[in-house]
Formats: sequence, C-alpha cells, structure tokens
Amino acid sequence: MVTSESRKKLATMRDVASVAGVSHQTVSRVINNSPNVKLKVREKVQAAIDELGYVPNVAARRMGGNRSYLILALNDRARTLDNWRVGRGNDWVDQMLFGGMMACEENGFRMIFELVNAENPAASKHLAGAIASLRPDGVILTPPHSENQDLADLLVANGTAFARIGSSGKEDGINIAMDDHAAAKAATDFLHDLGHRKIAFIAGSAEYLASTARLEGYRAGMAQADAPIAPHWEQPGDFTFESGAAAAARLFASEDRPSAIVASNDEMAFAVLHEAARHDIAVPKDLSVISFDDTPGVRFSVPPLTAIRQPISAMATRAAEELIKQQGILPAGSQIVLPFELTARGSTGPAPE
Amino acid sequence: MVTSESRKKLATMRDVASVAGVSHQTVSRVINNSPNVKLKVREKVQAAIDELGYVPNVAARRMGGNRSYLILALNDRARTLDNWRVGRGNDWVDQMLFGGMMACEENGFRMIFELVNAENPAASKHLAGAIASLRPDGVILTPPHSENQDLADLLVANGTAFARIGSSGKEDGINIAMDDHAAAKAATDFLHDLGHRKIAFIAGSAEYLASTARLEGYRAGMAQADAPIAPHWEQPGDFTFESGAAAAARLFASEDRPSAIVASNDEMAFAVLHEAARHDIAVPKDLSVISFDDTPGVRFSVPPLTAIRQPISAMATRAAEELIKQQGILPAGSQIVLPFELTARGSTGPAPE
DNA sequence: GCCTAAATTGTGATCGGTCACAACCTAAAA
DNA sequence: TTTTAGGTTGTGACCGATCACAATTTAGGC
Repeated sequence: MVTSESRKKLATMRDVASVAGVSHQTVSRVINNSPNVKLKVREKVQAAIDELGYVPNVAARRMGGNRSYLILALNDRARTLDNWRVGRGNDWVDQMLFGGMMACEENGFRMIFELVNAENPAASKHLAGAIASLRPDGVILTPPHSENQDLADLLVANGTAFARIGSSGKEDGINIAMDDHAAAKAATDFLHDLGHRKIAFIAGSAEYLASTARLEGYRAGMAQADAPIAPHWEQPGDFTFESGAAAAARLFASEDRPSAIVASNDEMAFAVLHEAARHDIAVPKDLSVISFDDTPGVRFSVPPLTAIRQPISAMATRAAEELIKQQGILPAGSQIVLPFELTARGSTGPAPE
Repeated sequence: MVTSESRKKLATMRDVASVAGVSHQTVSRVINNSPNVKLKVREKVQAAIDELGYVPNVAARRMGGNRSYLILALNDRARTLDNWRVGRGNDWVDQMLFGGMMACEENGFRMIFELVNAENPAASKHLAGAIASLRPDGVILTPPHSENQDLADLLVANGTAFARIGSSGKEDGINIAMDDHAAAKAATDFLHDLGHRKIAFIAGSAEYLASTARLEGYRAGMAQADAPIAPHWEQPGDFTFESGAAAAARLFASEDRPSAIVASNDEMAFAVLHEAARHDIAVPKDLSVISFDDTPGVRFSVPPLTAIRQPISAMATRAAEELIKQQGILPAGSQIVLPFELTARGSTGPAPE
C-alpha cells in the first residue's frame, strides 16, 4: 500500500504573527516594507519570519491585492520554433529570459513566457486568455508582436501595463529599442574609416520599422562621408539566408562592385560570405562584411563576423524594471533608447587599395 | 490630471453561473471536466463561458484547491550566464523552454524558470523559497541540479513531485535521460564503420554520471569491434575548451596517434578542431571528430561537427507530461530513456588508409 | 498637563476559485 | 409502489494574502 504523502504545510502569515506576537496585518506591513512599523516590531517580526522560513504565497497575494508579481513576456512561437528546428538556437529567448529574470528576481517578481504565433489571427485571444488567467502586472512584447497594434489595444483596454521591445515611435506603452539609425550609421562609418567608399546595404523586411531606420542610417553615413551611393547598392532583403544570397549575387554580378557590405542581420551576412566564397572573393581582403544582431553563430563563421549587437538582454531588463517599479510614472508612449555595441571581428578589413 | 485607469474587471465563475442559471460549483465542474454533469447543463454553461469570455483565474484555483497549475524548471544560473556572456547561446534553456511549454500548454499549465547557481550552497534555500512562493505542482531539475541530492531530498520532504533530466540511476523522483552508454557506443560504431580502429576518447567531468556512461559506451564499442585501446587514448576532460585542447595536444603528440576522436561534448570537439588546425592535421582527411550535444554552433565550425544530440526538448516535454498527468502513478525512482540522434556532418570521414 | 494630529497597530471583509457535504433527482431493484 | 443506490446539483466554509477602516499609542503644540 502506498501512502499518498500529503504536501507539507508551510508557514503562513498568521503563523508568523502568532510567533511574533503581533497581528497578521503587521506581518504584511513588514513583508511589504511599509514605512509605518516601529523598528523593534519590525525586528521581532523579521526574526519570526526567519525562524519559520516564511515566504509569502504569491497566489494569495494576488487574490487579496491587485498585484500578481508576474510579468508576462510574449515571444513569437513560429520564429522560435523555426530557429529551434534548424538547430540555430534562439538568441532572443535566451536573452529575454536573462535580462527579464534579473530585473524580476531583484524585485520579487517572476517572469512567465508565452509563445504565441504572430501570424495567427487569434493571437489577441491567446493573449487575452493569458491575462485573464495570470493577471500579470505587466506584459513585454517582443518582435514581431511589438508591431501588432491589436495586442497593444487589448492591453490598453484591459488596463495592463506593457512595454514593447525593439520597436519605437508608438504612442502607447513603454517603448524600448536601440537606435537603429545610429547603429547603421556607425556600421557605415566603421567601414568608411577603414577606407571603404563603395559600401552596399542589404535591407531587412519593410514591416519592421527597424529596417527602414537602418537603411536611413546607412544613407546618412554615406552622405556624411560624401560617398555617392550607386543605385544597385541598396539591395532588398527579408532577413532570410536566401534573400541575402540573392542580394549578394546581384551585387557581385554588377559592374561597380562594392568593397564592403552592410547586412541587416547575421543570417543575410552569412549568405554574403557563402556567396563570396563561391565567387572567389576573399573576405576581408577583397570584401568587408558587417552585420546586425551579433547572434551566437557569428564567431563560428569563416571569417567571424563583425557585427552590431542589439542589447536584447538590457532591453528586457529595462522593460521589466519599468513595468515593475515605474508603473504609471512613465507616460504612455515613452521612448527609451539603449546603446548598441559594435564588435570588430575578421570579416572587416582595410579597403582594397 | 492623469486619471489612473483601473484594471478592467473580468468575468468570474459566479458571473458565468448566473448567466447560465446554475450554481458556481456546476461551472467549476464544467471547467474541470467533471464527469457528473448533464450534457444539457454542460452546454448551457459552456455557452455562458464563451459569451463572457471567461477564463479561470489561476491564483484563485491555487488558493481554493491544492494545485497551482505551475511547473517549475530549475536551470543552472552560472552555466547559463556564462554561455550567454560568451555569446554562445544556451541550448538547454531554449529547448527546455520549448519542450516544457508544449506539454504545459496542452494541459492548461504554465512553466516558470528559475535560475539557480548550482555552486551556491544556498541553492536549496533558493528552491525552498520558490516552492513556498509558487507552490508548483512539479519541479524539473536540469543538470547539474539533477545530481544534487539535497534538492531532491527537499522536494521529497516537501511532498512536491519532481523529475530529473539528463540523470539516471536515482531512486526518487522521475528520471529522464538518454542512454549515454548506447550513444557513446553508437559514436564509436559509426567511426568503426568508416574504417577507423584507432579511436580516442575525451571524457567529461566525473561528477556527471553521463560522463562515465559515455566512457563505458566507448569501451564497449571498441571491445565489440575488437579494437584494442591504447592507454593514452582515454583522455580526461571537463567539458571546457581548454581541457579539450589539452587532451587533443596530448593525443597529437603521442606516438600512436588516433585517426578518430570521440569528444564528450561539442566544446571540447571545437578545441580538437582548433588544435588539429595548429598541427596541420586535416579534418576529416587525417582525423575524424564526433561529439556529444549537437549545440547550434556545430554547423558553423570548420568543418561542421558530426554530433549526437541529446533529446533535451523531448525530455522536457516528457518530464512536464509526467508531472502533470501521471502524478503519483509512476513510482518514485522511475527511469525513462529517450532516444538520441546522430547527425553526420563534415568532421567525420573514412579512415586514412 | 491637556488636546489634537500623526504614527502605529488591530479587526474583519474580501478576492475567486475548490472542497466537503447536504439536498435533490432519477432509475433500477425489491 | 416503495426502497435504494447512484448520478446530479446546490450550499457554505475555506485557502492566505491584502484592503479599508477602526482602535490604540505616541508625539507635538498650547
């Protein structure tokens, strides 16, 4: 006969109260750092808490008050699944997990991930369900959900604070992004400083605001360097390997071949390297390549990619912090810009003289 | 003046009950698929649920009943942090997230990640706090937490169901792993089939049971192939790049140099490739390399690594499923073995004649 | 020393589910 | 027809926090 052992009963707030000889409400005040508690009492209560190893039950806190101590992070399921299937890992999820968790942990919050297919029209319903079920104190939207206004509208209507990551220019929520324009300009400047003047650009999907910002940044860099842009140097792309390869092929086939290429993400940059190898173009001797994202793979390519890193982790931390601490303090539509980072590796070098 | 808009009030079980004209308890029965509800009533209630868009509040469910609909996944913070810092991504977290989430979602559960530093002696306390706070219905331990008996003891004492991943032979909890012995043997067989007879092995840290299992598997493979093992072919290692490089250096410096190497993880295999390049040993012409893990990076190395993949995602799914559905059905100490997968890539080839 | 305002502590209701149990209804057995 | 067992529905207590508010203590000003 197996005796189904029951769950161990843990100390409750009332237990602490009776040990400390105070009311349960006073214990609550100590837990929540309420200012109006005498030092003597606070110490007595704290001693009882330590003695019993008391930790407040988050479900009960949610029931009594109107906070859940939960932050919900919405990630794209399709993208994540896809990356995972290809065995490429998922930088976003990793870094979101980290950055978000750091901030949550420091404030007694938890982070819950929700993977929602962005292409699914029922995404709103999915989010609504998660909110009703968990009642999170804040929601973090990651690309491409950040661009989905339906979700934002739902959150506004529902009265749930939210932050968008990797998106800017929106008029509701808190928006955290890096300066894509400045980053693309920095990439261009970097190449220019190496002596390059014939610099091409492979763009990302137009649905992402970041894509156009990067294109503009590239143009600004070229303008400042007083370097004219040949028409075919601005190649379209959609963040996929294939589109990068096609763009590279077009650039290599052209008359006025660039000596450097700025790719809007790592994957397209990998494609450029691949295509360059096929055309016997040596990197970085004959061609420099620089890209956006700085995903884990960049250090394994041949040569390793010089890349600009989006501060995903820092953005997640900031998002969580804002949602936790500053609720209602930052006005809706606030824009927060975090710095990017350019890491030079083997794929860039001086311009062929 | 900013009017702090309050949180939208959502439908409750009582709301549904009054719309459907039944008691709240009947609604609860419908929600929980209780068998004793008349079809007519069930339909009426379901209609009311749909009409109001009702979703049960998970915190309230936890309060009333003794289930939280939460699964806690314990990952190593140090390892994760480190990986992330090196920009290498974190396969484990990615796949745990996925595999676990799939299973949770299908059963109305949520998964919460907890990052705990395994080297910190307060790990138990950390876990105890998380349990007291969240009261999860199950906990999943990942390496190296899987090997920490203190944690398991705590969970047993506490009456919380748990599953270990990547660990076997334990007498409590549910243990899910791949067959490391068989996998190592398969790797050896694979090389043997390519004509190799001089096969070396670089071991992992001895603290991991998997390490010894892999070593044994290698030996079994060699024995079956009737290939003698030169003493220095069994090299120690600790899963780090440095240890892999040192092991490779020793192997290359030796008289009876192997034509193939089985490395206990990808990182040490990368080190082998690195060291081989330094010694002008061509891979796979002069040396074949095969490794464990099959992390995202393997396809970016030169050449891409032939590797054995641990079914992390599947293990996480299984772990979550067992914790959710089978609670108390599987006896403590159950062992579940999931299949591995060997993917051949460029780092292995026929033995030099 | 007295009165008032502020600081500190305590009381009971409440959140939204589940649980235990009582009440009712139905159909098969006596 | 009556009994009985079982299926079906309803009732009120309860989980463990917080909230609103009442009660008490303390401190400041006269």
